[in-house]
Amino acid sequence: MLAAARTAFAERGFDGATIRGIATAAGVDPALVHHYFGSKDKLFLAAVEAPADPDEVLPAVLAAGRDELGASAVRMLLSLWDGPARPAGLALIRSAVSNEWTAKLLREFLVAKVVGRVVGTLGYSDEERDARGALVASQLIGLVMIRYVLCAEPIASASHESLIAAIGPNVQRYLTGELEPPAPARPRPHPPS
Amino acid sequence: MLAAARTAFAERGFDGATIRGIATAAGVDPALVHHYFGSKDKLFLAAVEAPADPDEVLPAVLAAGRDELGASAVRMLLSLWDGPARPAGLALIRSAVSNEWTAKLLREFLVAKVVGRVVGTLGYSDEERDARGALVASQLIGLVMIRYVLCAEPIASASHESLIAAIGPNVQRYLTGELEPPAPARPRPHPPS
DNA sequence: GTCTATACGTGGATAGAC
DNA sequence: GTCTATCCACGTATAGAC
Repeated sequence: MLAAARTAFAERGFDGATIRGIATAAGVDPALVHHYFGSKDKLFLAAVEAPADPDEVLPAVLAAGRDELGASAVRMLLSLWDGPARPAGLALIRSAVSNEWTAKLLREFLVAKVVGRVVGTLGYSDEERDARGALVASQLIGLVMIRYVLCAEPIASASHESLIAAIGPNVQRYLTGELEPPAPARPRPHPPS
Repeated sequence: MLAAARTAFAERGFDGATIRGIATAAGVDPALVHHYFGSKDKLFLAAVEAPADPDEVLPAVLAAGRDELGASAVRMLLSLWDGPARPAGLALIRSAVSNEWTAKLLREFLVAKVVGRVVGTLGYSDEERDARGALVASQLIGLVMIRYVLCAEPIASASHESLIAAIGPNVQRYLTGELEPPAPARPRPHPPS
């Protein structure tokens, strides 16, 4: 049941998936879905929140040394997305793009619970942590978009090792490289005085 | 009319936008839309193909020296997306995520007409050109996702200069840096013989 | 508890009056 | 040419029989 919902949300996004379709895919009656979950929103939350617990995988990422964090993050992302977490991840992304409240869900999950926590171990100021975290997120989401959403070659079929070797160093630069703080706001054109 | 369609597709994606909504936003009758464009598909094509001519902007990107190509690409992307091309871009992305034929549209437009042509000037083999192009695309799409779709701070409000400084070098590495060719296929586990 | 029937809204698309 | 009226399919959600 939840598996069918996850699959449907992953393939068509929140707005595109239908309760009727999910119910028939699961071999049950559409009315049962409402009986169990109450609404489409709650069904989505139940389908997506189950397999997305960062506490289970973050320690493995952080176990890498400071200079291997980038490669470690890419490796974890690939092993999750090429494992059982892909439907939930696709459901989140496909839904977030056209639906405001799922976008908020993804944004907060991603920034606060995942990337922020990884960058948070590096001892930066809050501003720099958020800036570096957003840069890391941009590369990782881009990888997900190309490999799993748009399915553009050769990245869609590339091996984990080759992607880690190609992308890991770039993520590493965002994490620990020297870079001017990506100004949170416009570099004030003319200071107050 | 086309502007209203672009805006609607940009905000809600292909599936989410409605002909009725576009028509009322444009102050015309819904039936007129069908009369002029024939179908929703053709309306979408007309709305996004207009302002998406790569031939107009690519020369400016390529005018940069080989070592400034990364920064130049990021600069052009930002100036397009913070300019009049944003609605068309958002319409393409929002639609491509949940709609197969628009996904194909975006994939081919992006890989063949944009990134591929930039990397194509660098004199790599076809395989390496495609691999580097896909890596570049992953970073650029990720930037678009974070800044314009998810609107995550601080990237959403960051200045062009700071983003070019932060992301340009990473794109540059994908373009001209030393990296093993991201293997187009799985590194053959056991060759034919 | 499970499902049939249905209310109620909203799509895209079309026919035909003016 | 423009728009009213309408067809038909499909969405969420609910009421109520069994």
